[in-house]
Amino acid sequence: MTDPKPTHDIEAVFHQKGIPFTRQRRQIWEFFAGADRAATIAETADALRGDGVGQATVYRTVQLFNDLGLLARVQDGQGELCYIAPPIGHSHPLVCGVCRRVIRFDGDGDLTELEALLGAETGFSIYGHHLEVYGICPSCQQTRREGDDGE
Amino acid sequence: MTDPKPTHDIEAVFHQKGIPFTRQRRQIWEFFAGADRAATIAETADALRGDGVGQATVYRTVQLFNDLGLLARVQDGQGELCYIAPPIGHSHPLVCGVCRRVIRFDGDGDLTELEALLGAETGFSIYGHHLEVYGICPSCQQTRREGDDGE
DNA sequence: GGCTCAGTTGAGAACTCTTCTCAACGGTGT
DNA sequence: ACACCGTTGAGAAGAGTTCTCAACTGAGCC
Ligand SMILES: [Mn+2]
Ligand SMILES: [Mn+2]
Ligand SMILES: [Zn+2]
Ligand SMILES: [Zn+2]
Repeated sequence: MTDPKPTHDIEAVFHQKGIPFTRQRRQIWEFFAGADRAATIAETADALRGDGVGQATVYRTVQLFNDLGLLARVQDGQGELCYIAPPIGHSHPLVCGVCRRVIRFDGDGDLTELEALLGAETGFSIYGHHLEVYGICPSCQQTRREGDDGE
Repeated sequence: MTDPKPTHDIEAVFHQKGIPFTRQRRQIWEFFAGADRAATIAETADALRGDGVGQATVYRTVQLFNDLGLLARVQDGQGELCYIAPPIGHSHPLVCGVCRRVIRFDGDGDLTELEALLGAETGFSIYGHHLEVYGICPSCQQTRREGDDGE
């Protein structure tokens, strides 16, 4: 049930929309696709600074990807806004509150039913939801335990 | 099921923790408690500027309230970070994507079960979740329909 | 009430984050 | 290869957020 395959054929998406797929866009995409944890825009810009990707481009591109539905926003344990790669299909993130490692899962506790109920009770026309689950990943639990020398 | 009573006795909370409850803190609290929609920090600062509340204080206080669990963060339709008053007990927000009106509800599709499953599958130690449901409120649906003169 | 003191406040400066500008550049289709 | 048009990046500009520190104020106690 966890980690639905995260492989968008991004190049095809761009081509199909007639948007140029540049070297910078590829590099930014690879940064996210190759990461197993959420990153802020600033972190992304830092990581790619040496590789000939300007920060204005990183800001523009992350927003573009997000608008195209190729990236998803999540909040980390400190409320910082981060992005993660391909939430292909319907999925939600399980985020490590310490290191931001993300595991995607599909399936939620049948929110469709809840949404129908809410819509009926409130008159709102429901169009979506946002679910994030927070936890501490195994390796951060480990680290935490080791640091626990009677503190 | 919707709108669990939102009345924290905030003064008691402060007193009990030995933190001074100032005029400014009261005003900021009343701003949120009296609102039926989410507000950004900047909006809050603007609203209270005339009433002798400095913006530094608004930033500090919203963060303080949030840390004390007296306010909850939500994202609006544009991804802007907003805050809403007393999510007393366990509840989640239904947010209007247009005007940010918020209705709180308790009950989620039994995420406890989902969390147990996720914890078992991934080894994460789950400590919480964040659920927001998005919709268009009745009055914004109305407005939208009126503006729909063949556009 | 009045006293004391630690915690709070606010104007403005400083700092950080994000967007803009515009000339050079580089995908894309032919 | 060529031309076209969207993209890029350095630096500046603009927002948004935090900091500084002297003046102030809530809270506990006579
Ligand atoms: Mn879902
Ligand atoms: Mn819940
Ligand atoms: Zn971790
Ligand atoms: Zn609305």
